[in-house]
This record gives sequence, C-alpha cells and structure tokens, in this order.
Amino acid sequence: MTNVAIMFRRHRSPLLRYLRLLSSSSASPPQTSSSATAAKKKLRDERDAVKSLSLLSSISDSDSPAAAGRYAVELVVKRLAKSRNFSEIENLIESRKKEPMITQEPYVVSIITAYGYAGMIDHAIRTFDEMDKHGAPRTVLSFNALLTACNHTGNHGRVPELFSEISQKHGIVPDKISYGILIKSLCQSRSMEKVYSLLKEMEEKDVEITPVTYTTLLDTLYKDQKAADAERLWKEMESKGCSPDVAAYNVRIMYNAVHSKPESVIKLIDDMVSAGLKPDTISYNYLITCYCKNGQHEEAKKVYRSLREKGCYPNAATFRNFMYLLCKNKDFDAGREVCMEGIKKNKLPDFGPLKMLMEGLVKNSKVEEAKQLIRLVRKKFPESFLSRWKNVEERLGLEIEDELPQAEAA
DNA sequence: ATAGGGTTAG
Repeated sequence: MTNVAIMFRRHRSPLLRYLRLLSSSSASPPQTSSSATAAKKKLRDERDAVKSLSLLSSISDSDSPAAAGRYAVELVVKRLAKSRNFSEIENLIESRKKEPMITQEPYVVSIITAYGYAGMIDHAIRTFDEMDKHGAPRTVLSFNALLTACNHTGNHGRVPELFSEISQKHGIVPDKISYGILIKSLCQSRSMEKVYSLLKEMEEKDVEITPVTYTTLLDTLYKDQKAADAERLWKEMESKGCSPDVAAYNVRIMYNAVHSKPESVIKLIDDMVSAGLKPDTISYNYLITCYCKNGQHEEAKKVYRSLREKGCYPNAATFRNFMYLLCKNKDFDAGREVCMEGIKKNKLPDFGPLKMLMEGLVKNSKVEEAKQLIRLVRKKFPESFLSRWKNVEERLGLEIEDELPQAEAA
C-alpha cells in the first residue's frame, strides 16, 4: 500500500505510474509477482472488456486489491463502459471502497473519477456523499473531482447548481481549478453570456484565470468560428502575464490547420519554439494534416519522418490520419508503409481506412504488398475485427492459402 | 493532480 502511495506521488502521468507498477514487484510476494506482472502486461494489449476485468482480478487477488493501481482500474472501467457492462463496473469500484485507503481523500477522488469515466454520475455523487461515513476529509479536491465527473458524463448542466450548493453545504471554498471546471461546463452548455459574467466575478474575487481556463475558452471560441474573439482573448491572456503553453498553442494551430495555410501553422510552431516551448505530437499532427489538405503531401512526409528527431513520437492519430490522407491522395505505397508502422506499434487503424488502403493496393496491382499487410493484420487485430474483415479479403480475391510463399505466381 | 488542447469519420 505504501509503495503504491509513493508511486502515485512521484509520477504525474497515469501511464508512467502504471508502467512503474508493471515493473515493480516489491508490492507483492516474490512467488506471485512474476505472474502478476505478466497479467498486467497482458492487460495493456487486451481489448475485450470482460477479459480485461479477469486479468485485473488476477492482479488484485495475488496481493492487495489496491495494488492493481489506479491507471489499470481506469483502463478496465473505460473498456467495461464501452461495452455497457455497468454492473461489473459497480462491483469492481464498490469492492475498492473496502480498502483501508478509503479514508484518504485522493483515493476517494480516484473512485469518483472512475465513475465519471464510466458515465455513472449518480454513483459518483453517492461516493462524494458517503465520504463522512468513510472517514475521509472532504475538501476542494473531491469537490473538483465531482464537478469534473459531471462534465465528463454529459451532466455539465448540473455543474453551476452543484457548485454553489455543495460549496455552501460543506463550507468548501472553490479554487481557481473549481472555477476552471465551472467555465468548462458553461462552455459545454454554450452559455457564453454566463462565462463572461463569471470571468468578471473571478476578477473581483481575485481568482486566477489560468492557462488551462484560457485554453478552454479559446477552444470554444475557435470551434464556434469566432476566430476574432479568440485572437482578442489571446492578446488579453498575454497582456495579463499569462503565458500560453503547448496546449494553448495547439488550439490555435488546430483552427489554422483547417482554415489557413501551412505557412500559418509553421509560423505558430516557430512562435512556440521562440517562446521556449516544445511543439508536441499533436502540433505536428496538425501540420501534417494541413500540408495534406493543401496538396503538399511530400512536405507532410518530411514532417512525419522527422518526428523522432524532433523528440516526438507518432501516436495512434498520427498513423491513422496520415494513412487516410495518403490513401485519399491515391498514394497507396506510402499509405501502406504508414499503416504497417502503426500496426507494428499496436496502433491499429479503423476498418474503413484499412479497407480503402487494401482496395487501392489491389487496384494498382500491388497484390503481394496487400497480402503482406493482411498477414500483419491477422496477427495483430482482435477476432471481432477479423471476422468482419474476412469479407473484404474475399471480395478482393485475397484469400491466402496458409503460408505458401508463391501465391502470386499462380 | 482534482481542470484545458487530439482522439469523430473519412
């Protein structure tokens, strides 16, 4: 338990925390640690929700249930929610309330957050209400977690009401993060008038508008095509001494990638570097997309190939989007390369784009390449995908007779 | 570390 607590404190990223848990065996007795570690590794690649759950149980049973780790639990909860298996989610999360750590607020926060991921807002609220019973202190931390769960579950309409009710009832003083969550909820409700009066109220109460809050606002304005308002807000942010960070820049890049030319995106990326910021994979994904939308696919390829030397790693969106855009440009060779690189890293493309790629390869008489890709697909994709995929192979006449090397010659 | 940016489908 202490090991887990220390790991939580030391690692900010949930993924890092989880990886740390994977590599750590000190939390469990030597005999079970290797099998538990193997189970955790399997958990990452398992796509079936119910199988994930039993993998998680096998981790938990081998030592204390708390050792399963927050990231692992959230991963499984998200999968169960996707397959609408809410009773299993309830079992899983409620069993975690029996842990001694339930008296610690951050642990309760993790439970409220998990119910938020599952879309189970009533369970999240009940967990918050039960905190006295569990002997956990109730501060702005769990207050914020509950409001966030509302935003994540489509209950943003309830946030303004809960904000005032709960803070009064429990004597919680909302902080700058609470206000950021409230603003997010108003943005989701598109209540921009209320946003502006709230910003005024924050100024009067001397509550800081953080870069995160500004980013929420910028994102909403750009998505509503109010670019002029967004630019004004950007200047206001800078004039108030609030320096935009990578996420704030990416919101601007996102808009410019769609509505402007690659030069504007390049300019923003240069601005980021001048400001001492490091553009990330999201920034470059937009640059790639922008180049492709403007017919400059060769430039896009250069960006894709130079990602690693820029210290960025392509993510699932990189592979998926670029593959799609290349295929749309009928560059099926490049599309195939990007696709295969992604699959090898377990970043699997969607059904539609993969079908488009395969059809393009066959149409261009790249049958051997198509078959090579199919072998990789069969190795990496889950059974549910492959049963659907079989039709595509058949329709394209790409049945592969076991492992005969010279299928093409015939 | 409880908030923001991608992640849709095509």
